[in-house]
Amino acid sequence: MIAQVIVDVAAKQTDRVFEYHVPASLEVSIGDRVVVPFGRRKVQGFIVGLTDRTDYPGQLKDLLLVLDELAPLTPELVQLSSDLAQDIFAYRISILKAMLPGVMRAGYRKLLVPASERAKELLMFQGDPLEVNELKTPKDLALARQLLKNGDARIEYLVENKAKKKTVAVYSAKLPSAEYQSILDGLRANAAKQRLLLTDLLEDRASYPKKQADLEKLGLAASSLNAAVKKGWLEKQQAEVYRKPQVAKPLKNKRPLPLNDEQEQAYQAISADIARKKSETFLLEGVTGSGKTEVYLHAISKALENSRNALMLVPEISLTPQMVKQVQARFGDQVAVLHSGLSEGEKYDEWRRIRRGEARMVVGARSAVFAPIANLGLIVIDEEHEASYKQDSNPRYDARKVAIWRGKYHHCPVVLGSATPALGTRARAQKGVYRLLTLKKRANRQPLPKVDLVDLKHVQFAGSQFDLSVKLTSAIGERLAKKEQVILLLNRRGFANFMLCRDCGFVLKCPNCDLSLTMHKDTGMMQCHYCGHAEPVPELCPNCRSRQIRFLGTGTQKVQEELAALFPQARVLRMDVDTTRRKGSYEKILDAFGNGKADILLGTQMIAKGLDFPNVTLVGVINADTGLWLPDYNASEKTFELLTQVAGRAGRAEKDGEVMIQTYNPDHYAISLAQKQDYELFYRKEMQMRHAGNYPPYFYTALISIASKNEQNAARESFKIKRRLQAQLKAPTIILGPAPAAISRVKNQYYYQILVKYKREPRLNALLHQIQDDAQEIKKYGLTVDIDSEPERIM
DNA sequence: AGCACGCCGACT
DNA sequence: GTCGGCGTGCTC
Repeated sequence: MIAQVIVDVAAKQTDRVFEYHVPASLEVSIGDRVVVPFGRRKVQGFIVGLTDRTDYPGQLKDLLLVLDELAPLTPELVQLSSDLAQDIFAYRISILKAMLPGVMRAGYRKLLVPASERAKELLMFQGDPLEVNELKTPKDLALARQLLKNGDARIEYLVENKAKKKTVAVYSAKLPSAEYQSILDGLRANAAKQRLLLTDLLEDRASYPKKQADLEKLGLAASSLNAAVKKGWLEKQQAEVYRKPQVAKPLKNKRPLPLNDEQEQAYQAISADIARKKSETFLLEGVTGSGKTEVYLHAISKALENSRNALMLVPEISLTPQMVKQVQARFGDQVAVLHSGLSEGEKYDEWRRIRRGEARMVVGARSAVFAPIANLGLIVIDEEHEASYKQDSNPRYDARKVAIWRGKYHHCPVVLGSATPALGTRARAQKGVYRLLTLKKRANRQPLPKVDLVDLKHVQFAGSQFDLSVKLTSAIGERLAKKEQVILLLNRRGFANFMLCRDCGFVLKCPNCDLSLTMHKDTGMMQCHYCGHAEPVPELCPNCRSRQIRFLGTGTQKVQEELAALFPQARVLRMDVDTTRRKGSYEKILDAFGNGKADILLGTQMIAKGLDFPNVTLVGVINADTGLWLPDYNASEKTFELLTQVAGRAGRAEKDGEVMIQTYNPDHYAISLAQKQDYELFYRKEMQMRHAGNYPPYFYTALISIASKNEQNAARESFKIKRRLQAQLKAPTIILGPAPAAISRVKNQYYYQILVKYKREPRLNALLHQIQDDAQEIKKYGLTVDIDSEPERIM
């Protein structure tokens, strides 16, 4: 038998199958994680095929080891990895690794070990095994070389399996009950512990083999148990246990809520597909509070009733303990949870429960789309518009697309749910590619909060800065006086500084692209990140000749200082990437705020989604425009989305909520329609803009990023790639750039990018693969080429 | 990727 | 002479 293996070496030249002979002593199957010899080394790999003939002219090497008792990859996932590799310009091995929990990534060690009796005596070999890569001093290196040359030492390559199972001691009953009875009868009066154990063995024999921890709870210390083992009453063994993530206090079993007629209709449509095993993608579009979750949960129940399993994806940010508890209350132990809050061991164990078929439902963030769950009857993606469903580093997979692939594979429906669907998703629903289900009514019958726009062009500012209007600060003051809480959002995405005129609201835009220009301090130029257009930083407003121009880029820290000056008595919690970098700090801040330990929560968009604090009655958006003029074609969409989401954060309970959005552009459709919470109108308007600008969903996009330590090299290569594309592609395909990336230098790497917009280019995929292959050649000069199909961000 | 081979200049 | 710098090619 011959195994086809993808080896754990991420490089173009090794991105293919290598074949190995399977020794008779090993039992293998497709999807196995194995150790194979590779050149002089040993590496981990995955079996993606089994065959009995080969075209390889040389001598096949033997497979060395199979690492898991159950192949970690199902045939489905093996197939998926192959299809995906074509699609997203990633090495197959990177995709395979992304599919599995982190602990299944091998660790590699390279050891210097003695090879002769003589060498074993040497001082250097007396301690821990010597890591070759740790040998640093010239003396050590020379000695090692010497030993290797003389055959007194050799190098040993190790593949380390980090996937460890947790075991606990368990004790099983060794003797028949009658015998325990007779021992008990003959026991000394003061042998209390022995009596306790024997009584338990007689009365609760069914509970054996019993965990040590459970016996200790009865009052039996380890010493008593050891003694019992010595006497032959018990046998001690190790048993595997799962590291279960702690759920504080499980909610009481939550009954399904009755559905209203809209919900019922949506549910019926999905449920019919589950029953007849039809693969179809639904878009469930429902205003905030319309009860999408209840529809999901009903549909999941339906799948489970039909003896099929379910997968539900949610944004990492909404995988709060509350949400998990809610799902667990409904579905109990059948649920496995996968998210970044778990330890590596917990993730591995939850994953293993899924792989073994012990969990019938999976809830998780993006990477859970690869959960090895069999027999899927339903896939749900909540908040499907979230950009985080697309991984923004290699492998750049889109969980939504993967979910649809899996839906086809399993012949089951996929439900994409959102109050503000991604434009492309909504457009596909319009075209009938997806089926549109709408929920227009709020299930909780609460009115939507009142949303006020504060036009910053004609307003007084409180304090010394131009961040907080008098109107907003007085509203904050009122809420603080009533001991209610306030959320302040600083919609700052990225770092971009754009030019804004304080007098007329003019924003300096690119003449070719209708996108704002970004200030580059280093070059003193305003640049367009799409087409490369650049012009000097202006001193006067180009529109009204005013001197009152500003370059905006307000930070949360600055606002926090201002708040401290204006409300010295208020307790302000700041939440942004800087304050949440540490693990668990996110939850900590939210808990503190939820428990009333602060009055104001100030944060970036991470506070906009999914939070539910009943005492919050005012949500303020400090500047709605910061995201609006970002040099991204979807800036309006993201702004609308964010404002609509954040508006839903106010007045969650019986208290009335108020939302105040500060903006210089109250008439911009993304802002005025967010105020009205009118998604449908926004959709139509934005589609017109996309049509006019030749952007998605009217065009597909692919972004090619070229990076190099040397700016000239990056630029030169970019132009070469552009010429190559131009030669092969023709209208209506549009090639933009190359232009320096928004952050043109990161870690001393210069970035250039080219955007390809196309409608139909059957040869593009092959061409891009070729461009990437050829980049491997240039890699010597430290040049890398990265391709992102359908990028979420083009900055 | 990472390892070896091979060729060339510069040290004990 | 040998050591080690880096370019080149290969890994079943």
